[in-house]
Amino acid sequence: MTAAAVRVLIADDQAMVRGALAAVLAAQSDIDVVGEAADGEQAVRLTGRLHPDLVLMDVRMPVLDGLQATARILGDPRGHRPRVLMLTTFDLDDYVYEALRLGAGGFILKDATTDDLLSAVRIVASGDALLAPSVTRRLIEDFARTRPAGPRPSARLNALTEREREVLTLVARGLSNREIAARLVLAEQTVKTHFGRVLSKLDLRDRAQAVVFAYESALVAPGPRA
Amino acid sequence: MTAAAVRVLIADDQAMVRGALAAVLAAQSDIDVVGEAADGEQAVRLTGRLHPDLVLMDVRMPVLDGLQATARILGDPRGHRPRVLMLTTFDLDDYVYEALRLGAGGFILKDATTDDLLSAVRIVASGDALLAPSVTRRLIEDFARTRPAGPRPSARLNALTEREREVLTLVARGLSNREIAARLVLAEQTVKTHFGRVLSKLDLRDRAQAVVFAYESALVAPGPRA
DNA sequence: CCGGATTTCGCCCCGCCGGGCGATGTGCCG
DNA sequence: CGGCACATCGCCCGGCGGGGCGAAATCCGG
Repeated sequence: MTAAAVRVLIADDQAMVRGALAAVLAAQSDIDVVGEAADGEQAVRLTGRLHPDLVLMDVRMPVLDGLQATARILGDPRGHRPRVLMLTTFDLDDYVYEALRLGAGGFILKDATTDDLLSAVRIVASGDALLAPSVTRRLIEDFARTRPAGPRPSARLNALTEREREVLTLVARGLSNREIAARLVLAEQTVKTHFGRVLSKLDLRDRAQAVVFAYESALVAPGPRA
Repeated sequence: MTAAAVRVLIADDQAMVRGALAAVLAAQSDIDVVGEAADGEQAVRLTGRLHPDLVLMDVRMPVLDGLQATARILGDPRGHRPRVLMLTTFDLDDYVYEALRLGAGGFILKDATTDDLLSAVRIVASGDALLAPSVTRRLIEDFARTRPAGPRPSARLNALTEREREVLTLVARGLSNREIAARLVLAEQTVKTHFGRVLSKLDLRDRAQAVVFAYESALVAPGPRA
């Protein structure tokens, strides 16, 4: 499955670094360096023209920094969306989080070895993600902090029958009993019975608390919606 | 900086796998294999006795699986807390998330190369974290989904006055109008007025939908609360 | 100093919600 | 076959929630 070589665009303001990266990458048979940019604006422009598979993007650059450039590139819905591998000297939290929000596929430090860089390029180009270990660590800590327990409220969720969970899920979407009845093809009274049991089993008072419970127990999760 | 060798405990129910891992790790000068466990219970017991620096833990094991064993080991507040590197054949979401919640430092697939394994052991032992690329990818996606924008505050939230936001926040915690009035030292009618405006401004029908909105707009977030 | 925004509160109305009690049918298990 | 859990629906009712209408008091900016 020797596919075509990965087309890479290098964006770094330091010519020496840029040269070194280009040399290392170009030496690989499965990697083609299709262009180099000295600032974020050039990176955006060249991405639009060369449509590389991956942009190796330094965070700190003049004119337009790596984050803004990434935002422009990945934020354009009609354009070509390459993978972006962020490159930085320090692993500052804000940069990491912002880059991840923007959709960057990876984040590696400049003190990484040549082998690390090459494997990072290949991995990110393939659609997977790669972070520097110390970065991953913070991401995990944050993850663990955000989603503390596992079987905490879930345990109580198991006390519900399938139908009851189904009703609760719809309640958690903001539907009224009548709307739920219509959607499930049931009598409104039946929905009330099911939901009444839900409130009783979970020791909740009203639907507002039920919605809270649904979110807290991850039965439903926040996400981009209308 | 040649510190003492990393003391590793191997936990895997398949003797052959266990042997292979032990052989690979023991061949390294900076790694000592101090023990082997064939199931989760043994892993917990041996960890308490040998206090290794790192436990290489298979997810699927008899008696007590890797997740439960990890929970026991890391959940014990008084005991010794080693790093835990999870090992699995498949990268199932549930396993990953649960392991991360429990505090596992890393997660690698059994199809990783020997070099990957060794670097994973060294990285996790040093306190950093490491995940298989495909796992990292999902973690990032989840992260991006949970924390959508940077300057998040839903535009519509800005249409609310300070007091209205305050009331909405309490509604989103499951409080009734009466309870909110008591907490804010107001008449119940006042709370109804404020909340009525909230529903009107945000084009919502009832408090259930308001709770949904609060979570979706990140006015409140899922997490541990009193 | 006047007008708009905000906060506060009262009264009335009625619809939906939540709870209690009962009933029927179905499938499963010992 | 006799329970048991689950799903389905009905009736009744008290209360909280949501909406309309009005009205003070405060603050702030033009």
